[in-house]
Amino acid sequence: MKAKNAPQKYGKTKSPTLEDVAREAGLSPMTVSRALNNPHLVRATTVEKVKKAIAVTGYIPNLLAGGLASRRSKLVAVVVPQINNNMFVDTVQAVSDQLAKRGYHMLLCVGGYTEAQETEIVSAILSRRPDGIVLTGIQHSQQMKRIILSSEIPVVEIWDLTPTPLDMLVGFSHEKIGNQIASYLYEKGYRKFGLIWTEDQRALIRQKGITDILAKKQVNPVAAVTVPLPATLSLGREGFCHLFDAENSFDAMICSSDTLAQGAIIEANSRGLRVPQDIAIMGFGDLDFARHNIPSISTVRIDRWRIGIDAANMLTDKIEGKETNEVVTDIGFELIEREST
Amino acid sequence: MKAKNAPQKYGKTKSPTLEDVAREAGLSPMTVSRALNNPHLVRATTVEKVKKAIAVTGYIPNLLAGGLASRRSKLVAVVVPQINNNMFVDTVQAVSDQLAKRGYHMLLCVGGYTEAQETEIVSAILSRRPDGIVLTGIQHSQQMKRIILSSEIPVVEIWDLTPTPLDMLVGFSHEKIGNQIASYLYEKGYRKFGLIWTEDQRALIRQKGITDILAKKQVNPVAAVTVPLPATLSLGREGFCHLFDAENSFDAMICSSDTLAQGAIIEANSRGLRVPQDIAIMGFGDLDFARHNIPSISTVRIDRWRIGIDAANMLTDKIEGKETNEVVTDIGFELIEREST
DNA sequence: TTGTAGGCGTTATCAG
DNA sequence: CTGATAACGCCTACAA
Repeated sequence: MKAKNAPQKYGKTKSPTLEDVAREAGLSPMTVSRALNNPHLVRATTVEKVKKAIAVTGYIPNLLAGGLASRRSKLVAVVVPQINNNMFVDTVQAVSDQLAKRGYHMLLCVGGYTEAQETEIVSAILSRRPDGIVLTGIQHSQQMKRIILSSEIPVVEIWDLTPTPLDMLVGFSHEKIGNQIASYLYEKGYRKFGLIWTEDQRALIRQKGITDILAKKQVNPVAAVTVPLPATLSLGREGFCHLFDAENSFDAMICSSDTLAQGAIIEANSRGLRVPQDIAIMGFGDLDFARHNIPSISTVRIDRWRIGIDAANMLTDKIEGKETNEVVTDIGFELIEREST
Repeated sequence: MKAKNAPQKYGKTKSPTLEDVAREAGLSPMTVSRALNNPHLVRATTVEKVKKAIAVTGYIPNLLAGGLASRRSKLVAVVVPQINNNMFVDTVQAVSDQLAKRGYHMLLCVGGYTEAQETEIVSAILSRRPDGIVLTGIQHSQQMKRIILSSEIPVVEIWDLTPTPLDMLVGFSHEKIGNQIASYLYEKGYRKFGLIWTEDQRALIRQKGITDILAKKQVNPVAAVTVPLPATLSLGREGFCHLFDAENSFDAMICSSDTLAQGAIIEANSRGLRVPQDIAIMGFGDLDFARHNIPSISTVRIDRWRIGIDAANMLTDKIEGKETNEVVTDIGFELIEREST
């Protein structure tokens, strides 16, 4: 089949286009396009004809073509360091849900924790001409900032706080969280602290928030052990061992996530230590198991879902030209006292 | 600024195009395109010129235009029922990672558990002309099957097994898992079973696998309580209460996920029941905490990561025309005996 | 190895 | 309310 007079030059079976629908409906392609995107500009009976023709032809719009012509892709890119990390998953799902409601799709890019990786990913993303971008964190390379700003695409940074975002932001203060954790535990009478900590940027800021306060109180030096990402229960156990085997005078362990805390508690129990009588253990995130664990885990609650909803809404509002003045949203946090401290 | 003689008719600041790069490099747009996509067809010095011109102009390719012209979007769509469900997250991340390595992006669609929703989502997806699609599960509406097959896009179904997939498949047998769980617990001497179960399709097949075997063994009727999705620790506790308050003669509780099992264990403990001496509890998934929980949780391990890797590879292989004969991959499972049974 | 012509499927614009 | 025309930015096909 050399197909001398085939209608299409390359590609295989062509799927029906607007033109096919138009022919079927006895209208022009432009009218069909309107019936689809701005039905209120088209007579009701015409819209009906179009619907019928679409059913007959099995037409599926081509958003590549549509996006090229209209310069709107109805696509929002989301960059997160990881998703098999209970912290981010809820936010991502919330973004996805909310975007869907607004008629957008989510391009999800899992992007390592390094600036270099992020820059590369953002370039790749921009080649799809998304209408908006959600970035996790506020730490970006200069190059990336330049690229993203010159693209003039709305951006929301999430999960952190700064008075000077790239564009918009919805997050919370890791430093304040650190401060509050330290003050709380100090008030409760704990004096010898160990930290089981992951390495990501934001966790390090919380750590600084803690040590700053404790330094002021002039408590004993704070010992810290670093564990790799993603945080797991096993790493919590290991971290506990590492600290405790070197020095067993701790009266409180602070963990950079509930998962690590749960692991630390298990390890403490298995060593015959009572939590919190012999040693207090604190987490972060208020994941579902924190309140059910025995003992229940003191932690810090973040409204992960709301971050996603707000981010999606801020973005779509801006994309659609609705002027908003709230550029930075601090959703705050809540320290939750439970049995483990 | 009415811009009588503006070069572009609409839109704002235009980002540089292939033509701008070509002008800068003193070449034709086509040569620049080749230098980008098939450098081996272009003289090395020319490629250099192009690179320089790209740096100067700050050019970022437009994949909408490229995809429209070439009929290849370098985009793979993934449909999962939920992601804030520990089961799927690892698989999704694996797909994303592997696709990235192969030069593809992931369009992630979170798609409810119902057939109707899935059909709608798939239509929306197709309008982006993805090069491939990953679908969770094998249960699809007739309409959707028709749409997807006529689109002629490679598809991989995951997390389930059937001899007759839409196209390709990588998963495992939920029925066999059910069978094996039942046989295992029966051999261990348990006779009075309670099920704490979520409602999704695949879990129901596992349930059937269990009850089929137990029916053959003529054990007592199996009581089951249904909990909504997503499974949480709290629901595990509630489920346990529901069953146990109605009837306290159970010697084994089987849960449709480790999370529910963990909740059930907590509730059992809080009622002064010893696990497994007074009651055995079994989970599914082998999530990280299962082996660390006290008591550690007997469960079924699935290689969630591998499902993602394989799915991504099968898809990209087919997209790129590499002939493969493995259309259905059964990655199997492993029943893991721990303290809780 | 490079360039020219034309089309991919849709929408903005403006005229009827 | 509807239609004709010209982009949108890139790539296939073919020619040089």
